[in-house]
Amino acid sequence: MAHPALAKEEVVARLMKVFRREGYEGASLSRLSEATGLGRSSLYHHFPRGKEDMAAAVLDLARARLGPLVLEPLAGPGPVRARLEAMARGYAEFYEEGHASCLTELFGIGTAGEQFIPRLTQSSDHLIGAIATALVETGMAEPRARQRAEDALIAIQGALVLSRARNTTAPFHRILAELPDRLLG
Amino acid sequence: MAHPALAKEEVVARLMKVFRREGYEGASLSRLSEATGLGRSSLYHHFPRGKEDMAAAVLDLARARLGPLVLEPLAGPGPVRARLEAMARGYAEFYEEGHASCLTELFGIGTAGEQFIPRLTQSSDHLIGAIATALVETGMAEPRARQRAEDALIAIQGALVLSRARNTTAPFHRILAELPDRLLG
DNA sequence: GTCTATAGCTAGATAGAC
DNA sequence: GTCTATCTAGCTATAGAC
Repeated sequence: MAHPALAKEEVVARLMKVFRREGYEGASLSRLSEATGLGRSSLYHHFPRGKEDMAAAVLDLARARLGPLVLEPLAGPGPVRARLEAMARGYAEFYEEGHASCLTELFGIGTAGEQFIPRLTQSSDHLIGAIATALVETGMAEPRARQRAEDALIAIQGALVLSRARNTTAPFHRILAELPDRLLG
Repeated sequence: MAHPALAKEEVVARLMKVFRREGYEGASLSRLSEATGLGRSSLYHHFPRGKEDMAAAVLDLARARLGPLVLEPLAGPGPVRARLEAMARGYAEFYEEGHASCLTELFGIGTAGEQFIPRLTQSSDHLIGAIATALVETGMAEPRARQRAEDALIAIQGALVLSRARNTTAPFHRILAELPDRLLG
């Protein structure tokens, strides 16, 4: 049959799982093939430049997921504090309650990861912009809002790192719980 | 000649450079051999279990460097604020002014990195303990001191991550500059 | 669009001479 | 302690049938 075994989005979701578990360098075509149920050649049919293209698709999917989980709650109606709390819940879900690594760790490490830096920059731009916009709504001055937004990303990513180093998700959950207060000052 | 071409510490320092540039998975024996000037077999003579042992030696060297750069300034005499400033300078040097990745990113990613988690846990334990001890000296309650110390590590590691994602060391330097004030409240 | 088969290479690791 | 030479396994990637 010439029919797709899986919807492309489902394929990419399965690739994401492998990259999250193994990192970009550690994810081998064998594992990626096994996880998707697609043979090597089928993977190359969908992703002509191989692992590179698969990683790019995974980063695109990550960005797509951050929309409903983080960006939309931030932009949506309601009081700013409630929106920041919704954002924190979105982050918790996106990072699998603190068990996942942040994307920069997975894709931005080493010379092989340099090609993905522009995508990571773009994602952090969007997130910082969205948080800052919400803070400005409360009357906060733009520069301070942007700095606090940057601090939020720093705290989230740092908490993920420490959570892995210490084998507990406690730092991640603590930081998320504190996030609205930290942002609103 | 049966003489060492390089002192072992110099060999490990060169290995560290490669691991910092490529990450654990990305660092190949070819690169490690090239960087040290030692053939594959010589590397296996010094590190019988190969890359695994090299990484362990690099993590030991990192810990040794954190002593004089971070732990000793924290413990040493003088007012606590001055010691925290010295610690921040030590961190800046250790992380090459923000151009290096944090060790958890380099060695803690993926299934291959799991074996190094205990070492990373131990390092973070020491650092949190040392910072908290300094804060307690100022009269701060122990639990708050430990939490602030944890926040400091989170901020430093998060800033390193964001600095790489955004291709600028500005977040890293900003966080270090703010560190004493954040810790002392 | 998927498969089997395999090319071609580089990885990590070892043997044994000096 | 270092070297040259080499092994095996795994890797990414491709060819071509269905």
